[in-house]
Amino acid sequence: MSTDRKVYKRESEEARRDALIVAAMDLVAEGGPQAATVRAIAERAGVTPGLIRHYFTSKEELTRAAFRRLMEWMTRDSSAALLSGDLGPKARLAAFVSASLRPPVVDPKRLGLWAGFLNALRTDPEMRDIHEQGYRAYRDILETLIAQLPRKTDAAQSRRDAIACNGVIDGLWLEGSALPDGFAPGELESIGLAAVSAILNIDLTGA
Amino acid sequence: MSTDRKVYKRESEEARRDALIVAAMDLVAEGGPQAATVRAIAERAGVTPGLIRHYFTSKEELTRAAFRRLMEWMTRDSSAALLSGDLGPKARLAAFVSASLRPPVVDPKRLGLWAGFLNALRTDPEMRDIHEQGYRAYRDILETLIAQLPRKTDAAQSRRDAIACNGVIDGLWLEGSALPDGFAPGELESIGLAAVSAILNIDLTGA
DNA sequence: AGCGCAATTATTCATCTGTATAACAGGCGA
DNA sequence: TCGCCTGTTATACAGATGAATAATTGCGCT
Repeated sequence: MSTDRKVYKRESEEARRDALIVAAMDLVAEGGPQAATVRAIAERAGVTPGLIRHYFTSKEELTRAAFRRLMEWMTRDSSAALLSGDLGPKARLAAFVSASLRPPVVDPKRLGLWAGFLNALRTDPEMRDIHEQGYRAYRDILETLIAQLPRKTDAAQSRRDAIACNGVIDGLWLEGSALPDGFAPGELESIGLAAVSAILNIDLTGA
Repeated sequence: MSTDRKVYKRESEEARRDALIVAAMDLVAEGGPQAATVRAIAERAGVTPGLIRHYFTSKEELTRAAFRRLMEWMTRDSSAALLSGDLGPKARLAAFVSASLRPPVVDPKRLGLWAGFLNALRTDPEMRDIHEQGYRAYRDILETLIAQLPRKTDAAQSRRDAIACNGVIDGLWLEGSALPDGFAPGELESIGLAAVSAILNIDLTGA
């Protein structure tokens, strides 16, 4: 009996790249970078290992693509609510904070994914660029939302406020993702809104 | 010419375990878990790979020892100032917050180290125990410090306050460690104290 | 229907990883 | 000074890993 080859279906380049990226993200999220081997990625994507190098010049490049997508997801999911309605400044900031503190942003797998990529930032300059860009985008949105609030402050205080608010949001995201069963549904959002309100000295809880 | 063996010196068990643990921590911090191979660890510790299995039954156990030490460091460094003097409640909390937001707690290598271990928490139950224990210790200290403040609140609000303060601290720690050049010296501490003050509605900046 | 190209698979390779076992030698006790 | 215990090194091994190359086959085209 001849060892029969795997039957396969030709897919579009986009579909294949996507499947490989998603597979890599899942594996990093679940088991760290060490779990995302070319063979494991290929198996999860339903292809054979060689195909990875057909779409990405190296595994490193696939890793970068996966990290790029994570960064896109983070800002997209946090700012999704902003685009839809024409909310007031307070409601806009409240929506942003709230979205940042509930699934799918708050999610153990996202935290694991983010952590899995973190160490690579020190090594790979291109990864650092991707991170820098994503981080700036997020923080710029937050600073803009804060600046649009009806209250008087100077530029220096504005910067400090943005850093502090960014801090609470990041920290609560961290805790909520690390201890998914440690908080009641909606508790993180509620605490986050209260904290941001206190820091900015403006009531967001009613928005 | 006979290939000459490495000349070596016998060391105490404690010294050797220590050197191996430190070497493992450094490598994880610098290059992630993947960089902490038995050979790399041994080389950095100045010994040969086989010695690792003489002091640890497996590499996994060395990893656990390293993580345990990281957790010890985190709480120790944050709460060091508490033991020394007999400060008032406000000054104690301020010292704790401040210590959590400056080196050596805020440090890119510590963040990388922490991130490098994070994914293992999902896989290894023993690692999860170590983490749970360390996290509880930290948060208990914070809750106690907050509870001792001269102000009136109920238990439910106290919990929310502790979570929020823990959030700011963690978040600012994260940002300061991820972008070591993004903040002026003392800026994080100052912002953290102001934010915690706002959240708890009590002035800590003068303490 | 069938040609031809590129998408996909199969195989191979050099290297690295954790572990196991054997050989050696540093230094303490007599 | 000299055994001898055990800390330490050296060697070996099976499996995994990323990459490279060769072999096939799906399928759009005419």
